[in-house]
Amino acid sequence: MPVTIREVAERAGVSTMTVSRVLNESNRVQPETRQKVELAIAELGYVPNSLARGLSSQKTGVLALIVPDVANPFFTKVVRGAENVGWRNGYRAILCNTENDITREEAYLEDMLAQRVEGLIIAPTSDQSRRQLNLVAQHKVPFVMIDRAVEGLDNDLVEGDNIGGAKKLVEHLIKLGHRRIAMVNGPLDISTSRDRLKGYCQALEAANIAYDPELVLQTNVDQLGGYRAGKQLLGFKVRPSAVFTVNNLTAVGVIQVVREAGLTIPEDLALVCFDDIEIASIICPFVTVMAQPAESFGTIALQLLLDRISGRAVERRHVTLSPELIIRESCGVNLRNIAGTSH
Amino acid sequence: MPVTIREVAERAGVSTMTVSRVLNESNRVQPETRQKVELAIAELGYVPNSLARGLSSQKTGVLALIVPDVANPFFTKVVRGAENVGWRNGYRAILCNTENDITREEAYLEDMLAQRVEGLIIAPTSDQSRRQLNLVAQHKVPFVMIDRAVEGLDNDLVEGDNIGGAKKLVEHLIKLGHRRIAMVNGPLDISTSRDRLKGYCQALEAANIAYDPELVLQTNVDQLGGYRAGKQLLGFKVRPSAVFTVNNLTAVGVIQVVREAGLTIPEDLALVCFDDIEIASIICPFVTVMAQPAESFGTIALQLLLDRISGRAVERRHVTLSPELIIRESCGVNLRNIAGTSH
DNA sequence: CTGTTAGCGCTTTCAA
DNA sequence: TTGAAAGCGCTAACAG
Repeated sequence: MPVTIREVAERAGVSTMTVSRVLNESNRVQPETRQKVELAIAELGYVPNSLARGLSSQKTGVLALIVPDVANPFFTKVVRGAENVGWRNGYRAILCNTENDITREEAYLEDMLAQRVEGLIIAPTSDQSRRQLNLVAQHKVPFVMIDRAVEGLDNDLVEGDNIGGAKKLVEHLIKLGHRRIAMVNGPLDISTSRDRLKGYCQALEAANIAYDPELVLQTNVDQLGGYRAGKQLLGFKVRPSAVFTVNNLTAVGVIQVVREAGLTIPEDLALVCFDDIEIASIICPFVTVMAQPAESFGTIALQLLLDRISGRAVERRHVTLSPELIIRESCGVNLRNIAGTSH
Repeated sequence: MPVTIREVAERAGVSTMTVSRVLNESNRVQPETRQKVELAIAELGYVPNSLARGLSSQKTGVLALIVPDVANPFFTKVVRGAENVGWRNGYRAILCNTENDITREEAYLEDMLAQRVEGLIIAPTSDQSRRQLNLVAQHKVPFVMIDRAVEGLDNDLVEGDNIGGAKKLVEHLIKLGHRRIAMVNGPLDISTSRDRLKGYCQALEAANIAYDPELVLQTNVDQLGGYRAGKQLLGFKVRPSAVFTVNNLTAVGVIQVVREAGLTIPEDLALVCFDDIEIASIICPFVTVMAQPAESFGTIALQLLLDRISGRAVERRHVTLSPELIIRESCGVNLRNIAGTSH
């Protein structure tokens, strides 16, 4: 049994209320009294029970960060940004990794409600998250969505310019001469998949390239998903000359397949993707990407959340962050002959 | 104000205890009664308050995972492994990112005690973690150390074979003809730094190469640390022909410097490091590494922790996991001329 | 199988 | 500036 406030009080010869006041930095305590209490706390190694504290005060000082994949460098940076801002404002953050699994997300969400977190930031797995997020709203727990919007949910949102970013990426490929351009997309119940597909289509249309549904593959937004889509891609009768993947991890999967097939990027297949591939790009600056300011996603979202918690915010806020095109080698920028090739 | 157990009880026409029994899966409830209660719960959207639950039952079902850097792929995988095992056993995990900062670690540790977590897994920032971990032990909260040992602390530990791994890595360089081999090491109050240095020394000694203290640089175990050390390295009058870096992130920093200097790996400087560089190695399998089974670190540590929590374990357990040498290009395996070069 | 009572450790509210 | 009483929402322990 850990030390309780009562034992501290007895040792210091005061009431529990006085100890409580010392703990909560109330200045309505005489310096000498405070000293006695602090001594007792130190001697007993007392650590206040935050369950009791939260139960009694209805405040936990805890926020939740819910992301689909901590292993994705994009989310890792988001988390870092959010956590730092939270920390500076006296909040602790519980990090929940849903692994893109709606069941797990729902369980975490309910868990966080049960833990009485004061607010949460979530990159939802998909539009399916709506139901559980409505429950969160119903419980009056403020939340900010990040990276992915959820259809039918009008809460605070921080996202990237997915349509514009995708469009520029594909335009870049077109400018280099590519015309048969595939897209490895994610499930369409994820807003980023929908929007990046839109950008892809807009770029094609602007260049008068007919949209070919066969060239748009749908898969999971992780490395394995990319790997599988890549297999399909290489199996095409007339192989595309370039591919745009919906994010960094799917790009890695595609690259893996291409390498295993003994083919070369960009000679056999040019490739561009959304989101940077951090560390890899330092070791070999190879993949042309549309990089997003991930850390800002986190810091801004957390700021919005704090505003909500404190009741400062009133209407819904929607922040769109611009991505940046980083041209490297994988798009075949230095190549002459990039016509579609058959095999 | 959220719905409480009392309101559910009233609506269902039973006592709070019956509701509690339904919540806790006790089968000592008649099916019909259970149905009434479940209906009431659903209708009211009731979510039990886990603060109250934890306070009353002295069990929170929460574990803490404390790591120095979630952005490091090694720890990301550790976390994933641990979290999955925890989840399967009905535990939720709070992930704490200390950013290699002892102050932050101490704050988190105290926080976790306050939250009454049932146990924790920690990759300590350094030997300085001892003080606060003693506090944890004093509070009878079981913990398992991971990756890094803390001097003077005899708790459960899951670590890699750092001496052996480092030795093999350096032996490999020696086998390729390198004799002037630098090491970019971390602070010596981190056990992995000490052990990997030992392995480095043993390899040199076995090959009758004199130990040159000037060749061993000390820096932070992140990318920036590697970057700084790399600068120093390139400034040497007689540049080493190869370098062994203490981990993956420092390697990335060194590679960055070398590239910026217009030099080439392994021609101008061969490089090997501890820990794999996951994603990068798929895109371009370049760096020769001593890869560790990161996910197993997490799963095993969590298993040990569960044993402790349930009181199954008695004596201290120390698990050592073997790393695996993955030979790629950065060590200059295919090169002929690798003598030390001056510039 | 169900209910009553007491209390987990703290803070709120009110009083001195 | 300090303290006493009450209660936050739940469950342990007992009783029926």
